[in-house]
Amino acid sequence: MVKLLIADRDSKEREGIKWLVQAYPIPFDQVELAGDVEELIRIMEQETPDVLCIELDMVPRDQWEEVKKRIHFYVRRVIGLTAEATFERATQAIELHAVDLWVKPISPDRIKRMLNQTVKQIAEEHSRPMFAMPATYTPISYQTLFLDYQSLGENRSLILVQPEHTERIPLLYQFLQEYPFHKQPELFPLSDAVVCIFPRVQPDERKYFQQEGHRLLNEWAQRYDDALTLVIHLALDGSISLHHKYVAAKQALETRFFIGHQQVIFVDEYQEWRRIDPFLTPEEQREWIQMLSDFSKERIQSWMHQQFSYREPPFPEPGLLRIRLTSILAQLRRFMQSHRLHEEAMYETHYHRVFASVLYSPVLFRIVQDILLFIFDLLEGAQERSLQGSSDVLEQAVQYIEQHFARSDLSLAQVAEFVGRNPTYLSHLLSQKKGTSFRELVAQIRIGQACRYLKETTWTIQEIADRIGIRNPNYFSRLFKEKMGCTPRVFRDQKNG
DNA sequence: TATCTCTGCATTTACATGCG
DNA sequence: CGCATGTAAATGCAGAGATA
Repeated sequence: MVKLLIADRDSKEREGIKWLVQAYPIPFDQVELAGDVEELIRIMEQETPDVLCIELDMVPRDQWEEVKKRIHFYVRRVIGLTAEATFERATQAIELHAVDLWVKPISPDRIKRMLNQTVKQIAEEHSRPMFAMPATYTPISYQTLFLDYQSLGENRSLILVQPEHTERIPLLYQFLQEYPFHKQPELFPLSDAVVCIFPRVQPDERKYFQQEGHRLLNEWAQRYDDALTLVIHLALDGSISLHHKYVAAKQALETRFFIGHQQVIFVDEYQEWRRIDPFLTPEEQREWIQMLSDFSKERIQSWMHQQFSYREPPFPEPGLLRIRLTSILAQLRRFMQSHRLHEEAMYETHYHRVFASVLYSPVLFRIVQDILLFIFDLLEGAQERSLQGSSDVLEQAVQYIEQHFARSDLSLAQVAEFVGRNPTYLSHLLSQKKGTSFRELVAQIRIGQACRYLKETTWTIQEIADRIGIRNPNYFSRLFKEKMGCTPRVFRDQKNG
């Protein structure tokens, strides 16, 4: 199936060549005609003609680059046509890699000869195996990709191409099959990516793939309005097996978590992950409680951006980072509960959506964005609720206590004032609804925090007493023993011993 | 020996509770 | 929701034991 497209503004000229092709035995299976640039582009995209005869004068200067790019992409052979035998036209023909330039009026003989020759060449290309490899290469297959066969991947570069949406793999595969690489790769479609294996390029391999990679990204983005990520493993060291290249590429692909889609990643520039402590420290937890109860969008936003913008490798391990993000979600969950937002389906669904994003989204800044939007949503919802006066007094009180337990002068009166109730009434509520008195509650929270300090710090018992809001260290010891069954010292020794 | 930790006891004060 | 009142918590001081 060989297709010809004739693009000429003059309809007589178009019809004339078409007639010639059909009247003489020039073996085109299909002949299309285009009268202007729009039509030319549309037919190229739909039909991907093998041969294009194009009147160079029809393309306006400002569209030339655009048209040229598409011709390179869709068409295998170009023949230029022009009424004016100028230097500019000749240059254009060269830019298109035209096999011939016809100056009007054109002799039918030349047309026949040139078209015949071109069709013959194309037929030969077709009859050869699609990706003919030099005989020196050992045939490669899925086995060499997935199993560690020695010496099979030598001299080959590997590109792992992953689209943003995996359902586009078949489309991507087809795209890559038709894509005009300078050197044709062998293609291995996988469930979430396509692996391209290239013969070795010399001398400047990195630069070559850099250019080829960006060209590929742009073409795909332009055609399908979608982003790809490319991971390139250069041939470089001939001792690395194809399998290892593939595994390394998969690992380097994770870098996308930090730098986003539409990127070309070189495996040899990839660095090991940095280990981080994924959990929020008690101070950070308190900071979150504070920011949320202050409804401070600005502080939350800058906290998130400061915490989660990584520009330079080494990047922290994505898995640990996800855990850290879920710790933040836990704070949000509490906030939802204390403002009764979890009772509303809307917030509940949103919460689960964000949770899924934290677990599975391939790009960090999207997760951060999702979380921030969710927080803003929650803050607005909570504000609305508190205006309606429906937020839970008790939860508010508990939160207030959790934030201020470190102050030794924390009193029932302060908390009552904060939630806008009479101290006596609040005391009532606490013992009725929570089954515990104000003093008891504060003590629980303080001792809980003390346990953490005893385990995690080397602070003296006096200092800890002070930090949890108990001025008298003697009393702290006694209280601790009463609640925990042993004195603070013994507790610390047991945990650290 | 100085410092830290824990216990006992007296005193003050903040809280829990019953009732209007 | 708030007042009055008995009660329990918190404090301060003294001193003993543990630890470096």
